[in-house]
Amino acid sequence: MTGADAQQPPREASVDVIQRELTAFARRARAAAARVHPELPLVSYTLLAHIEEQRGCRATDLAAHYLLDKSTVSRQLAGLEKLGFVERRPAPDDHRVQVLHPTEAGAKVLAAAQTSRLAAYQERLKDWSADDLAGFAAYLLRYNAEGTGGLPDPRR
Amino acid sequence: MTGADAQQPPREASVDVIQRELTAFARRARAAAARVHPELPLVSYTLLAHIEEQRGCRATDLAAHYLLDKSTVSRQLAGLEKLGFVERRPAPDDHRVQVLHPTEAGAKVLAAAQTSRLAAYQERLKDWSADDLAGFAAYLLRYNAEGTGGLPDPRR
DNA sequence: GCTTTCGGTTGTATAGTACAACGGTTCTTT
DNA sequence: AAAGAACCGTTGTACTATACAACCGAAAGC
Repeated sequence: MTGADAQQPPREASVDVIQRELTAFARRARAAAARVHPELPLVSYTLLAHIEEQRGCRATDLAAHYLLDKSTVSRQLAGLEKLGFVERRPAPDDHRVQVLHPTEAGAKVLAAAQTSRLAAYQERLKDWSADDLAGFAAYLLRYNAEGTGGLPDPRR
Repeated sequence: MTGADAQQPPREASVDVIQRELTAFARRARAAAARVHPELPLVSYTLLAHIEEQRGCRATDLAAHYLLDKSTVSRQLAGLEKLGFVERRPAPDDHRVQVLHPTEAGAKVLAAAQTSRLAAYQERLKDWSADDLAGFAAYLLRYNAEGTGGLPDPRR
């Protein structure tokens, strides 16, 4: 776009764009997600996905991983449980913690949501080359990893 | 799967990462923004910035640009006005519309917020090369541009 | 003129979130 | 072992952001 020379935008401009575009995305993601799956709101979806991936994780793990308050997680889980998508089993060795598991219904709904959500993204990104997709994904990972402020986040 | 370009993650994996990481970001952005500038919440900030850039824009323009409901914009503007950051002047030629202008105070607060917000991002991205910053910004722009679903969006 | 359309506000509802206070559990320290 | 600290989760409260629908006033079309 700017020719072959290193006529790059200055750092400030790039940073500004990143900030703005990420923010714009944030707004849309939720609305879109809500539209696609009114039954499984965005955050619940995310948590449910995590629960399935990390079998037997605890509420505190979720809070730490997503930088959410434990009360938020608690309520999200309450919602998921009410919908019958997760089970909370007390851990035998430590009576404080609850081990989380997706139920049958939860796994099913999650799979459906993942499929259609992925389809939406695929559609949106269909013109991207595999190279660009990989590059974009790598940037995002790097960004978010650094953003955790040095939290070890052992589960990923 | 395809095996042809073996060392690259398959499209699905990249897309999945993008979806997940963008979502993760979305959550954090607001919290971070709220922390940095409790006086000027994220959305208000965004709208105020737009108002300043596009001198004399209308509420409907903002709604269209950010894919927000007009009621949302209306309330945001009410808030900004209450804080003394924007003025709404009735357009002389069309008594339905209000032309929006930042006040002195609004411009000042906006500048301050921009500075510190930018600083936060700069800090976060300080280890990135200018190349990577530009690349990341370009990906985001491309993603969001395609995401508007073909809306012409004449103002950008 | 009457009706439709447009710009904006207000009523109502919901998701998502935080912070603070609390109630049990487990671990540490003396 | 008793006392206290640290930890896990819930609940009360409050606030932002958002949508949808119903509405009002102004402008445009027939």
